[in-house]
Amino acid sequence: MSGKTRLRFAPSPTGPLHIGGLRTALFNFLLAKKMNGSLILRVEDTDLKRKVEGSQKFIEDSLAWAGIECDESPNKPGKYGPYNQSERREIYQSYVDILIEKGAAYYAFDTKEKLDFHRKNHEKKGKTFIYNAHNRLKLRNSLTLSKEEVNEFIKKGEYVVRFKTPKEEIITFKDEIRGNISVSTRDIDDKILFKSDGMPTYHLANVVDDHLMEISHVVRGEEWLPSLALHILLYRAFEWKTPVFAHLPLILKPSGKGKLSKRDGAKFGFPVYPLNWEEDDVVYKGFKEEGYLPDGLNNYMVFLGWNNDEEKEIYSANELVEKFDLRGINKSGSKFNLDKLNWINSQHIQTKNNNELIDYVSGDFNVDSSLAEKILELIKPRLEKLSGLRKAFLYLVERPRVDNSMVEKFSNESSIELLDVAIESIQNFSFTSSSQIKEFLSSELKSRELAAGKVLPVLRAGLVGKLEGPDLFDLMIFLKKDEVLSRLQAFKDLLVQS
RNA sequence: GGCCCGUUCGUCUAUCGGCUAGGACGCCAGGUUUUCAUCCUGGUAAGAGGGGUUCGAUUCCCCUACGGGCUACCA
Repeated sequence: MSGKTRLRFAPSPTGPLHIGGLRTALFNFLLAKKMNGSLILRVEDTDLKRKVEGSQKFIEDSLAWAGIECDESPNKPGKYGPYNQSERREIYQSYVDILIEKGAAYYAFDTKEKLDFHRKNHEKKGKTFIYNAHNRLKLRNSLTLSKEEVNEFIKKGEYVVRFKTPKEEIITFKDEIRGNISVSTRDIDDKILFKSDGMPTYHLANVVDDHLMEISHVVRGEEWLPSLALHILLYRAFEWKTPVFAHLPLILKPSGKGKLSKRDGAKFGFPVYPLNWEEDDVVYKGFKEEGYLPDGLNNYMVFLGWNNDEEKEIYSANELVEKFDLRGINKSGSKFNLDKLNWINSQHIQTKNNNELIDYVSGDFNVDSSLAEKILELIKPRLEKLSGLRKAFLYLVERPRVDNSMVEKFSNESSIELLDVAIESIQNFSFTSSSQIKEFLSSELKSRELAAGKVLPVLRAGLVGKLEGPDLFDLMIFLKKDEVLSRLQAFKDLLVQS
């Protein structure tokens, strides 16, 4: 043991990484950085049947987008590889053998049907079927069958290896977040460690790899807490030192019940994946494509289940590393809240320099970068997300379709008169800067004893098509005199007609 | 059903026995900006319930309720 701090993120490539997983990765990353340690990406692909094409790449791309850098991974192997568990088959085999030699594990040959029968049967009686000390001697395994029979099964490869859970013992262990937890071995299954397809299950692979890769801190989702007792028992059987454990609370649905899942994105109108994911001709939206900044998303997710005592809530990536610690992690699950994410994202957008945002704008509007920069100047303070920009601010590049409500509101004599005055004034003025227009129009209106508060909304309606948008004078400079006049004229015609 | 974990405003959370329970998002109301957004100020709103322990419980213990997770030759 080098004694170095080493953390790992160990996803399973059974589909796209979702934000719960991304947050787990983030916590590991932050902790690794904070403690000057390493982050290892280990891909837990021991279930060949559930492997989904492209999901490993999706995981890697997602981490890269989020700025979560791994020091060792399948693509960047260190000396602890391979980093795909499917390539470590022989390693697990040898460790299973050790366990069997020690008498800490045994071969089992029960059929799936038989086990299912027992489970159902117990359930009917209101009991739970647990394969362990109280009944393992009544089942088909190397503890009950003759040596010949056992060898026969093994030769045919029709066997699994089960862990021999100690009888009647209270296992006490520590979770950094929750403190001491005790579980009776009476409630622990003789879990399968090695499957008949020659691959290990999670429990074995995980413990072996964490040990071999010298992982010092295991930080993972709360769904693993019930298995921790088994894992502790495994470490004990191997006579290995246990790492520090921390089980993260889960991210829950915004409403209703349960943890956040794949379909919730469509249901609640926000992404659940970092990046777009296509499956069966359906594209599940990603946070990236929906216009969230990695810094914004990370900032939000860190505070979903973690808190320092400070009132400040907006942190840069570097500040997060500096501030993060295990102690501030909460115990209970938290509901995903889009409003808060949007707010945090908007705060991050404001802190970015234009050149960091310009690509989003030019891409969305499909305009060159100099025009994009002007547009950005105009809309930046009101941005929550960096997507759907063209749609939301179409009037910047195209003549707006004026809302009927605007026509109704302003189709009266006084509004038309005001519009007339404005058009006439603007015609006689050369556009230079927004402050000059402001000054000019203001004195113009004053001399005619007209209230600016009355005039400006009419102009806005004419230029934007509705009563929202950027500062009116900035907008005029952006649109330029000819366009301003023609929009106002068109609006006036519309009002006169109706 | 069994086992494990949890429970403070609608949501995310602060409080390590002394609380007029603080902050943020959202919402509402005012203000600044002669327009919009930003921004500023204020308001709204919480300790699941019942027992203990204690001079004193949101904080510690127990029970109940509720929520979450696990209960596969899935991770």
